[in-house]
Amino acid sequence: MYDMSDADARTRLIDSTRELLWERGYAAMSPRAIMQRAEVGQGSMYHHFTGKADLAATAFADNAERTLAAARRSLAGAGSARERLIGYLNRRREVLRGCPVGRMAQDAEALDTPELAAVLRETFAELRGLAAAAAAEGVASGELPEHVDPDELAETVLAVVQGGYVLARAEGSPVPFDRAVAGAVALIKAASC
Amino acid sequence: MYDMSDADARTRLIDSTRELLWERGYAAMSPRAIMQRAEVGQGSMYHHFTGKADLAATAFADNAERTLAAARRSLAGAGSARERLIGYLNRRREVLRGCPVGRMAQDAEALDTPELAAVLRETFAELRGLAAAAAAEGVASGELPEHVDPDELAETVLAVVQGGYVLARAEGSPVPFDRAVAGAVALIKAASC
DNA sequence: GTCTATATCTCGATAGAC
DNA sequence: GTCTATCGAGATATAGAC
Repeated sequence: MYDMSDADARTRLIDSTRELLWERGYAAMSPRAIMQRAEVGQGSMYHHFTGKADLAATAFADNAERTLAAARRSLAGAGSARERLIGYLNRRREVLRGCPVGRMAQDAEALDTPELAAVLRETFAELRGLAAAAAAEGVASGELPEHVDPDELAETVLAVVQGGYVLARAEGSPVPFDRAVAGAVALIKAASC
Repeated sequence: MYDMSDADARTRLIDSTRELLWERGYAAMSPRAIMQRAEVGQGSMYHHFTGKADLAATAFADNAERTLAAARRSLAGAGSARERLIGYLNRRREVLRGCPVGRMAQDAEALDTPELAAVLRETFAELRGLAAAAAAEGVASGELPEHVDPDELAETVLAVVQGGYVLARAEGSPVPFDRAVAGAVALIKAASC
């Protein structure tokens, strides 16, 4: 867990909210739990933020930006386009924690909170764009077969990752995630024959 | 929505809990909401069930069995093995409602409730078995390439579906689901060249 | 089987002192 | 900036009458 001992109250509040949003989601995260984890009193919390929704929006944007940064390193980094897509699939992940972004899509209260829903939509839109650009580049360069639709392949890659998280958490083991990714990589390689 | 008007109290309680588990998950579902939707009083509810966990376990097992029944129709129904896998991917779904089974994997409180976690694990185990059997049959018959690992392909297919739900809900549109599935079907067909 | 009353917590926030 | 007190509402039951 992130060490908050040296940070100021506002930073500790954001960090503990980031963790709780990831672990429990928005609806199941209480201000009380945030304050306890941040070791911050109630007065302090309502001084820095107007309430739970405000704090969650700030923390979720932070989580989303970190997720995007990691994805950019894979999908817009070095290597051929096909290698980057496969690298994104194979990237090391804390599988059993799930995806801090995708998690919110399962939280009805989060989807009903406009600021959270907006961040969710925009984050996946950028992710989709990164993957689609790599796929399009792969088709253009001949690494991927001509008849592949880049947008479809990109969405499939994102879905395998998001679904892998779900299957792994259901099982209590990272094995389903790894198996799903291995299957997707095998299909991509076989399709390029 | 399911019409409960003619059912007895116990049935109405189970049906409204099934819906609420699907819509809101376990942690965010209150006994109060269950009773209101079922049009049943508190005394009745605590007469038929020991509490929220008991009722949720019954209702979730019901949801899981319905999901499995639908999957069996695709994966263990008529047609060639490859057609059945593609048929499972293409099956009509209420995409924006999400998967009533996969939903629970994102709910920390549900995972911490042994009876719910057990149903979740067992349901995906059976789904995995159905998909893997179809994949193995496809490889044996030559419909799918020899080098395909049936367990990996099966897991990828499940992940595309589960991830498709996540992406669709994040976007508020079924389009990402359909695109992810289309990409997966295209890959399976291309790999069989 | 179902009803109403009651109990104890927690939620999410506001108020005002320091 | 942070503290403590307080609030009305809802969560999750239990008790006992009918």
